[in-house]
Amino acid sequence: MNNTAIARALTGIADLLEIRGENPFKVRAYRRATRTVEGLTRPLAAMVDAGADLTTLPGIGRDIARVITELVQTGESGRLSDLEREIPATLGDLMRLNGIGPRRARQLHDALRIETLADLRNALERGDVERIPGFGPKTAETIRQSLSRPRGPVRFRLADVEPIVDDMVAWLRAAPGIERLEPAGSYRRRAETVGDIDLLAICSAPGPVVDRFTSYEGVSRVVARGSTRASVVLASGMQVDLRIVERESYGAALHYFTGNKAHNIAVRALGVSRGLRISEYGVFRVTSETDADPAAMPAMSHDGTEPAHGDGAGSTGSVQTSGQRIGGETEEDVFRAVGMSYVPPELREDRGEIEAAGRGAIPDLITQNDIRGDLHMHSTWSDGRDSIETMVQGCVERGYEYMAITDHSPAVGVVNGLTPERLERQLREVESVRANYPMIRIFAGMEVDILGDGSLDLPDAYLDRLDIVIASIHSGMRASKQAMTDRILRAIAHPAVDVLAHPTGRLINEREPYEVDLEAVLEAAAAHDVAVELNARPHRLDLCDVHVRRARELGVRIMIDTDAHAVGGLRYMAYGIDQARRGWLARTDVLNTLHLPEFEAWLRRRNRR
DNA sequence: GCCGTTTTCGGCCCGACTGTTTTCAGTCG
Repeated sequence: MNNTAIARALTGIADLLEIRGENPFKVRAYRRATRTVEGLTRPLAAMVDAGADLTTLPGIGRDIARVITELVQTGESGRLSDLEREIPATLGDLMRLNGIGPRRARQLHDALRIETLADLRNALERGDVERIPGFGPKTAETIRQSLSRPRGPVRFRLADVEPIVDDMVAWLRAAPGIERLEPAGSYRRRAETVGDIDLLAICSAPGPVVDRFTSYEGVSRVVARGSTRASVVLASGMQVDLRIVERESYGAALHYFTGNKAHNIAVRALGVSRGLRISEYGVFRVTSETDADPAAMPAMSHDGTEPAHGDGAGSTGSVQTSGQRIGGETEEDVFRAVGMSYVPPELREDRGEIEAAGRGAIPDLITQNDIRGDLHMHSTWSDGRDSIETMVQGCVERGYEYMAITDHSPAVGVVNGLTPERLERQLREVESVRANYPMIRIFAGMEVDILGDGSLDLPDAYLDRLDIVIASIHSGMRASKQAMTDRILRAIAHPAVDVLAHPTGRLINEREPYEVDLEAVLEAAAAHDVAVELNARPHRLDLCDVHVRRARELGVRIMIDTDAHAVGGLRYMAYGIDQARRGWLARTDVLNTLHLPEFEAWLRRRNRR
C-alpha cells in the first residue's frame, strides 16, 4: 500500500470519528498524521519493512503507527472497518460539500437516512433537507448549488492562475486608498496548483476597495462581504478572497493568510508555549487581566452593518484581541516571536520547516539568478515551433552561459523525431549556428526515447556523438510497475545517458504518473551519476516537490529544464525554480547552476563511466 | 491521539461570516 492510499485511509478514520462526534483533538491527530504521510519523501511500506520506528515521525504516535503498520501489512485497518460498520463511509463525501460539516452530515444521516450524494440530491428535491432543525432554506440552497457544480478540477494550475492574479491586482490597485496589495495563500507558496486566490490589502478606506473588488468584471457571484473581508467566485469557478488589515497587522496577516493551515497551527502552538497569542492581527503577550476580562476588548466596529454603500470613512475594523502587542507589522515579527528564523513561503507546509527554522537550518534556496543554462528544449527539427537559432537567441537574452538543443528521437511518431540521417543534418546546423553565437556554449543533444525494453531509440554510435543525452518515456505508460521500473533502470545504466527527463510522466490535472518504483530509480540515478530532471513546464512540474526533496536526500543531481517547444517556453524556468524551492533545493543541489567549465567537466564524466 | 526547554497529565490556533437564531452554532479558512 502506497503513501497516498495510507493517507486516504487515515482521512477516512478522521472523517468518521468527526461525524461520530469524537473528541475533536483526536480527529485532529488523525488529520495531522495524514499530512505527515502526504509530505513524506519515503514510502511508508519500505519503512515498515525495514523495521523503522514510525513514532519518530511528527504527529504519529503509538496508535497511528499501529494503524499504518496494519495497513501496510494487510491492506486494511481494523479501526477503519469498525467505524465503517457503524457509519457509512460515504458520509465523508457529504462533508466535502459547502455548508456541510461533520455535524450536519450526522444530522442528515440521522434525520433522513442519507448516506450518499444521490440520497442527498433526492432529499433536497423533496424539500426534506430544509425542514431539519437548524438547516433552513438558505443552507439547503448552498448545499444544492455545491452539489450541482460541475465536477471540474477543483484546483487550478499555478501558471493558469498567474494571469488572473495579475489582472485582479492591477484592477484593485486603482481603488482609492490602496496602500499595499499582495497575493497570499498557496499562490504565494508557489504550490503547483491553487484552490483559491487570497489577496491581502492595506487601505485607508475599505468600503470603496470592497466595492471595486466585487465589481471586477470576471465576478460571477459575491459569496460574502464584510468590512474586513469579501469573497467572490469568478466565471471560471475560482474563488477569490480579499482581506483588508491595518498596517500594524500586515505581517501577521500575510503570514496567516499565506499558510498553509498546518504551518499556521504549528507556529501558533509554539506561540502558546511561550505565553503568546498569534493571530492575523499580530503577536500578543497573554496577560491574565485581559484574558479574564472580555469587556476590555474593543467593541465591534459598526462598519459591517451597512457595507453596500460604505461611506469609506470608517476604520478597517477594530482589533479583536487582547494582551500586549509585541509585533505583527512584518512576517519576521511572527517568526522571531517564536524563536524561528524566516521561512520562505514555499517551505510553509509543516514538513519540517518549523523545526529547521528553530535550529536556524533553513537552506539558502535556489533562485532564478543561479541558473546558468537550460538543457532541454526543442526546435522545428522535431515538434518545436521555433528554429534552433531563435531558441539560441532566447537563451542568450536570458544571459545563459550554455544551453542544449534536444529534439526528439523517432520512436514517437507524431513529434517528427530525428532519424539518424536527419540527426546528421541537424548537427551540421547546430555547428553553423554556433559560429554566430560565441557568447553561449550550444550543446548538441537529443531527447531519446526509452523503448519498451529499456533500450534507447538511437544507435550507440550516434549517442556517442552527442554532447548530452536526455532519456525519457513517451509511450507504453500503462506497463506494470515492475516493467516500468526495470525499463527505466536499464536506461539509467546505459553509459551514454546523462539525464532522466520528466521521471513520472504525470500531467497535472490531466494524467496520473505512471506506476514506477521511484525510490529505486532515484537510487540508481545517484549510483550512476545520472541527473534527474525537474521539468519546469507548468503542466508537468515533474518531479513534484516531495520527490524533488527525496532526490536531494539521496544525493541525486537535479537539473531544472524548461522542455521549451518555442522560445516563449524558456520563461517556464520560473516555475521550475518555484518547485525546486518547494523541494528545499539550494543552488548547490542543481547541476545547471554550475558555470560552464564545471558543467562541461560533469558531462565528460561519461568517459569515466 | 499526540506531545513535553515549565508538563507523562492536561492541554491542544484563532477569528470572520452566515443562517437561523433571539445569543449562538456551524462552517470555513
